Amino acid sequence: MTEFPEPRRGRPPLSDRRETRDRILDAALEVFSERGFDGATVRQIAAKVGVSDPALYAHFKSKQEIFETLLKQAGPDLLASSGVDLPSETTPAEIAIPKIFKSIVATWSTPRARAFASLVLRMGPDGLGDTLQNVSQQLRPVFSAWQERGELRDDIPVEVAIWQVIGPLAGLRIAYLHSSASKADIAHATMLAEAHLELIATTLSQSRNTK
Amino acid sequence: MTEFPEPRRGRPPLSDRRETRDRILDAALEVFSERGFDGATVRQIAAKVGVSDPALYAHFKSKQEIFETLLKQAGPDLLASSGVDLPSETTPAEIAIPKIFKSIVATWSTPRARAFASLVLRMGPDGLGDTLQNVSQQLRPVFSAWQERGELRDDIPVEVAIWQVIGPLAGLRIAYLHSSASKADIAHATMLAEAHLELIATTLSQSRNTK
Amino acid sequence: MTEFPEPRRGRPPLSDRRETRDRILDAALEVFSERGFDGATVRQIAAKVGVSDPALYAHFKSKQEIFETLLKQAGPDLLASSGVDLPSETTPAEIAIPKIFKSIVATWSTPRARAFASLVLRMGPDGLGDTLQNVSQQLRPVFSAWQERGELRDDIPVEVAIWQVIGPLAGLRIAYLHSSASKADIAHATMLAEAHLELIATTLSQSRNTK
Amino acid sequence: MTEFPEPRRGRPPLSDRRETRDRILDAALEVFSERGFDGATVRQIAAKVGVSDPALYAHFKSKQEIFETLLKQAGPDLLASSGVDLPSETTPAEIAIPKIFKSIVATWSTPRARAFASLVLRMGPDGLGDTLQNVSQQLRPVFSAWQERGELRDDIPVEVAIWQVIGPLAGLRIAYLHSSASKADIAHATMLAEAHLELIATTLSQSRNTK
DNA sequence: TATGAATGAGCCTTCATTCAT
DNA sequence: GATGAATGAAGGCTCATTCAT
Repeated sequence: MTEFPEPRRGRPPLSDRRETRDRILDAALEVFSERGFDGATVRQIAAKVGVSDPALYAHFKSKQEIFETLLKQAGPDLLASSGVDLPSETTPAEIAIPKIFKSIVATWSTPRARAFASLVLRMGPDGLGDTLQNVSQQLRPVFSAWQERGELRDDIPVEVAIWQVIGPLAGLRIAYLHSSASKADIAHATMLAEAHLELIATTLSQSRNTK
Repeated sequence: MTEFPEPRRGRPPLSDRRETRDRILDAALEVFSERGFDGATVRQIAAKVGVSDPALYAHFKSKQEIFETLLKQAGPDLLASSGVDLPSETTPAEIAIPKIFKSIVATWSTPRARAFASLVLRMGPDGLGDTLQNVSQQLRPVFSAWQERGELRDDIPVEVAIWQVIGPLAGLRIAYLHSSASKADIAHATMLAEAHLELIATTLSQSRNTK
Repeated sequence: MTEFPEPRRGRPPLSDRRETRDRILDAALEVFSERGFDGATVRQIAAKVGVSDPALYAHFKSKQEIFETLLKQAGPDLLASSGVDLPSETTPAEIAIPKIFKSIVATWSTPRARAFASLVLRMGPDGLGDTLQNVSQQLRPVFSAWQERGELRDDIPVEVAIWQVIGPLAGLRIAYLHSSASKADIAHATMLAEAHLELIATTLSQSRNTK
Repeated sequence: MTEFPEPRRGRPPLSDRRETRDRILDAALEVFSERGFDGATVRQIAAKVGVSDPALYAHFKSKQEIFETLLKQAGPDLLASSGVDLPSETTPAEIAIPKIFKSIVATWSTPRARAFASLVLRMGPDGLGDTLQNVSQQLRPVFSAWQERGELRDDIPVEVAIWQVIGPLAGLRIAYLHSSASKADIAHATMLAEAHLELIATTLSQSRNTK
């Protein structure tokens, strides 16, 4: 009967600990995005997980910590974490712009991404400004490359060009792609986004000729 | 031995005029926009007004009612109440668009408007969607008139055209023109807005020639 | 134009002061009897009078004082103040008992008396005990006289005899003759009272023969 | 340098057993019966239990619920719950009446029963009327049986007979057997009750002969 | 005398968190 | 790791009362 508890090898089984922790985060994301930090209560989160509220404290130090963990998941770079690949700088702008941003919009449409949007929104305006600034920063090298290669009007500052593309999408995200968006909202937003992207792609690149 | 003037009971002398009710609303706007409805406390509002908290209840039935009164002030038509006149439908689009929207942006830059922006933001996403929808509705007749007169590309649906103009502004408002925006933020936003408007005005109207 | 404000002579006109004061007491009686002292609010009383609440303080020093004034009206001798004449000691018991006590019950049935009953009731048990004790005290000489004249069984202590008569009436008053009693309640109570009085009158006096 | 044992947070050790819930109810009974529902404060109850006031809310949803739980304990059938057995219908009236009702009075004299009496009293008159009506209802079959067996005067309606017995006891209970009754009060009440019962038992049954 | 506006005290309740189990 | 019971802090609101008018 000498069965040694063989030392675990390879991937450990999804321990309950890990599982519960994640379920807490999921529940918290839902609740926080629906009610904001102050409006949410620890009880609501615990209830959604199906445990009593002190249970949360075995996994997180405080409500605050749960919230911050969530934020860390969402950003700092909201783009990357959303699974969107930045375009390689060699793709031509006119093609890349609609393609990439369509993928962004698609990503933003997922329930989880919408929940995060609401979450950040609720935090007040600073979070949003930062997020946009950050995205803008990430896109800058790509747009610069395009401009240098003459695929982008050079009578417009890069920053403006980026905002031209990103601004309406941000508006869309905030207005339509949030946690409580209906299917119709999402469809509407997608439509607007696609129309916008086509138009803006032409506008930004076509002008080369014009000039 | 400074003597603190211990707060008097009864009715205050007629000095502090500037109807307390209004002072409460102002204070509430500040506090709500900074902390959101749940994060704000009646005590904070009262303190900012310089009265004790039960005093608020002589003017409003509840915290909720203060909040709703504020919202009623902000909307339903956020445009009109912000002191922006809709363009007469006879002004040519290419001129009207930058002009009017610049005035909108100017209005949005005022502290009060920025506070309202934060307020609505904090309310969660539904409020925002509604607001935008509403603005869009108000602009529709104007844009339609332009299109009929051939001053606006007719290969774009009105709705998309409106979003083209409004979308980035909305994004701007939310990202930069909020209650805690710095002067730099505001300047930045103004710059982006102006660049955007010029570009978009050209884009939307130039097509007349193209066609 | 020398019209001296002629010094008032005779009965002063029912000044508003006096009138309001009484209306306050009436309103207070109603409210206190329905909700008890703690449950009643100054606002409710003022509202019933049709004035604002600080107005009450022109007539009474405090809520407490209104209440106490009311109590002073009700008793100490609840019997007398209710307009019931004690029987002259010469009336034969067998006739006097039903007659007098019927008149008591009638008096107790008036709305005002019922309101007072509720009032005292709400005050907690001490008020009641005192009231009963007091009534008992007032009746003692009359009953003693009867007993001395041989119109009342002398095998029963006066006190017991008094309780015999008064006890059920007290119960009746408390259970049925209160401020929110329906007409049916009052009728029922009256019926029980009359049956009781007849029976007890016989019992208390007839025994003379028996003995 | 006495060190006050500052109240510990979390769960208390399993010493203080005697289910807190019950201790709350006991404390509440005391406080409510002394001050009435509106006069009592949650703080007072908690203090009497020896816990902080939020602790109550782990056991009851609200002050109201505590109160109602208490009432449910008291009634609906105040007789039965007081541990008094109704007389079997076969016991002769003349013997049963004093016996049973003496036991009722004894029960009513216990501190707990007296507290309940005060409680119901404080609730306003309706509660009392209902209670009496209820007791009356429970006694009806017994009295009817007696009357049918000729042990009770049949020239009196059952209801009146019952009231004859119960009325003075009710009065006694209310006037003397309440939470703040002194020993003397209780003795006095007991004396009156016994005298009353003897007399009434004779009166009600003696008629058999008369008839 | 009456009132609008305000206040201190305090009430019921909720919340995040802690402790013993 | 989870839970029932408890706690300090604080929150929204009501109340009796007061003061200037």
